[in-house]
Formats: sequence, structure tokens, C-alpha cells
Amino acid sequence: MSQPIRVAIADDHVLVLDGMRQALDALPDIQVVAIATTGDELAAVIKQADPDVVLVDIEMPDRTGLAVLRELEDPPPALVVTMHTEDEYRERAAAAGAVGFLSKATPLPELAAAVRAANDGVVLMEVDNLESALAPYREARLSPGAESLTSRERELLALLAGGISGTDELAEEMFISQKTVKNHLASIYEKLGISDRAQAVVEAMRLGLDRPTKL
Amino acid sequence: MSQPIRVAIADDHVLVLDGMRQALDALPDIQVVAIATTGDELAAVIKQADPDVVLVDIEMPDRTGLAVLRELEDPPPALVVTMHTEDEYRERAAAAGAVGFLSKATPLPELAAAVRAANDGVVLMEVDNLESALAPYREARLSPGAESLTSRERELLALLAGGISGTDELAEEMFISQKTVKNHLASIYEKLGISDRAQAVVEAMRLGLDRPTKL
DNA sequence: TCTCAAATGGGTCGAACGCCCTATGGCTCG
DNA sequence: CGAGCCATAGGGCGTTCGACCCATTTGAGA
Repeated sequence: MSQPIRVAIADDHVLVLDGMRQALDALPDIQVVAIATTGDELAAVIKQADPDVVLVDIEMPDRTGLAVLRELEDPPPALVVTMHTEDEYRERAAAAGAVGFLSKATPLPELAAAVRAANDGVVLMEVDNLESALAPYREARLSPGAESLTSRERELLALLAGGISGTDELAEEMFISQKTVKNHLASIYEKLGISDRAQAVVEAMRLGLDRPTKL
Repeated sequence: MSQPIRVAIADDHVLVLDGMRQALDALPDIQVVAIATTGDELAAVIKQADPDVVLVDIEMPDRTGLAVLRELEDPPPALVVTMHTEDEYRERAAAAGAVGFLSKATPLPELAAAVRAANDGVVLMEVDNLESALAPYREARLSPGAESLTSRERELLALLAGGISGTDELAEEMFISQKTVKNHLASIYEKLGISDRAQAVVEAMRLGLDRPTKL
């Protein structure tokens, strides 16, 4: 894996929808490529954006999310996110081919882990011990661009994004000489295709390196 | 007004809670200072963080959000955000002293506008034409730090945050001489208490100047 | 064991940057 | 009608930055 996971979200409550979008988009390895507030929209949007994973609420105007999924020939793995935790709903979700069933009371890191697992082909539906099944997926993967950077280079970028821009301050903060700071910066520039610290900050933000890897 | 609006959010669905937090925090003039998943937590958190506006869901474990508000002596203005749009709930919210009643299907800009209105003392509950009542609050206000900047300085910062860091490129982009670019940068540095372009990018991001003012 | 990447450090040099000063034209506000 | 701010522009100067050259040590992998 190297590309971010492309996710589509469907929920008729715009606030919830927007919220999940913001939250997931903030993760460096997940990208929300499509949103929908109705079943019809969802169907259209899946065809158009071809997401890797789909998050659907059960109750929506016109067709339910589940119905839409059933109609597709080659549906992406779908996680059902709902307020209703009753077994009846769970069974309906399973019948429709959902690979996971999550409550809206699920904490965000759990949701993110579930998305990563679903993208890997894991069927959470049949898992008895959810905790351990998700364990390998808890931590945010690095975004594609960040993978080529070494750990020390990432440290440096994080400091830069924190507002420490001077060579000597950076050197002091990392317990190395000013020369080494410049060397690290040079290789960062080359790897990211940029040429100065201001652009480095921009990239650091974009790659999510300004905050710790796990939420 | 000059300080960001301090908001507390209560909702027992963590996903919804986290989502709204992310979404609202992304706005430069709104700051989420407290979150709670139960009525008890909400009560504690309001006392401790003293928010300007409170967002509550109606149904929560133990005490409902409304009950909590009723018990406070000097409660901050509260907006009820719920899935249930029935009049019965609306009336219960009004009875508990809520100043606004919003569906979770409300689009995010609308919610933000409602928060700003509530912070201004507007009682949306009694308004017949919600659209026009919120109109003055639709646009995101500038964050405190950004207010001291002139429009040209903000333009420059936006370009910087977009990855254009060279003096000559900036000059070309803004149709001015390189010298003027440096002059603007110098006054930005002074106003924001920083000293180079890398820090300027960090501040631009923090102040939300990297994206257009309205959502 | 041999190789290669990562992390550390050094030097030089030209270009860019940040900081100081001045100046002019336009605009708004008492 | 000045006072003040904004946008524009220039000169000079010292410091920093980034580019290109290099070397050493360590640890992981072939």
C-alpha cells in the first residue's frame, strides 16, 4: 500500500457527514473522495469516484444505503455506521454484504482502524474479538510522500511545522550540529521536490507530519 | 468581538461529537474548548471551561443535556442539535431555555452561523425567518490575529501557504515589485511576532488564511 | 563479509533573505 | 486641511540559506 485509502461516506444527517469527512480527511492515509446524503446519490457517486471503502448509514431517504450496495455488481467493502445497535440491524447489514457494523458511539480511532482493516479485505462482521482484530490497524499509516523520508527527517519537519525555523534552534532541539540540520534539510528538499523551509512547512502540513502519527 | 468563540459540545455519539469538533475547530473564529458524552460530564465541563456557547444533543445517558442546563444558575446560550425534528422536542428544548433548535441534517455553515448568532445573544428560537436572521452570521469572521493584517498582507500569506515562497514569484503573482513583497512581509513579521517565511506559513495555517474565508 | 543507506560532521560560495532607512501617491477621518 | 494608514518602490548591509563538494561511523541486509 502506498496510496491513501479512498473513502465514500453516506449519511442523511449533513452535520454527521461533514464531521466524519473532516475527521477522516485529517488522517494522512485516508482520503474522503465522495459524500452522499441519499441512496441515489450514493449509487451515482460510487460509480463515479470508485472508492476503496464505503461508509453508510442505514436509514436514508429513498433507498437505504444497504439496498444500494446490493445492487452493485462489484461493490467496495462497506462499513455500516448507525445509531441503532440492535441485533436486528446488525443482521440486516450482514445480509446486505457489509463487512463491518459500527455504532456512532464508536471513537474515531476505532473507525479509522476499521476503515484500514476493511481496505485490507478483513471482514469484521465475523470477528468475535474486535479489539485484537483491529489492533494492527490502530496506528495511522504514513502518507505516501512521507514514506520516503527517514525518521530523523520527519522529526525535523515536525519541528519546522511547529514554528522552529532557525538552523541553530533546530540543531539545539535535535542535539546535532547546524551542519547536519542543513544536510537533512537538503535531502528533504530533494525527496519532496521543494527548495526552502517555507515550502517544507506547507508539505509537512499536507502530509500530516505536524501532529503525532496516531490520533 | 475579537476573541474566538469558545464552544462546548455534548453528544453521546462519539463519532458525531468528534466530527463536529473537527469541523468547528477548523473555523478560525470558533474554538471547541470542551466536549462531553454524558450529562454529568457536560455539567462538570461547563463549570470548568466556561464556554460562550453550548451545543447539546437531547438524548444522552444519565441526565439529558437540557436537564443540565436548567440546573445552572447562569447558563451560556445553548443550541440543541438533534435528530428529532418533531415539535414536541422543539418545545421541550424551548422550555429548558435553549436559544436555538437545529437538526443534525443542518449543513455545517448553518451551524456555524447559528453559533455566531447565539454568541451575539440572538434567540433563534423565536425567529420566524431563520434564513434572514442568520444571514449576517454566514461568513466566518477573521481570527483575532488576522484582524491586524491588511488585505494585501493576507493575500501574501495565502500565497505563501500555497507553497509560493520565492520573492520574485510572489511579486509576479501579486503584480508588484519584489521590494514591495519584502515590505509587506516585514510588516507581517512585526504584527505576528515572527521573523521568517517558514513561521509565516505556520501562522497562516493556524489563522485559517490558507483557505477562503467562508466555508 | 561486503555493501549500502542513514546519521553525523566539515568547508566554500553565491544568492536570497531580513532589517534598517527614506519616499510618494491615494485614501479616510476628524 | 492636516494626520495617519496603506500600498507602492528603492538603496544598503549584514546574516542566513541552499547548493555542491567532501568524510566518518554505524547498523541492517544481501
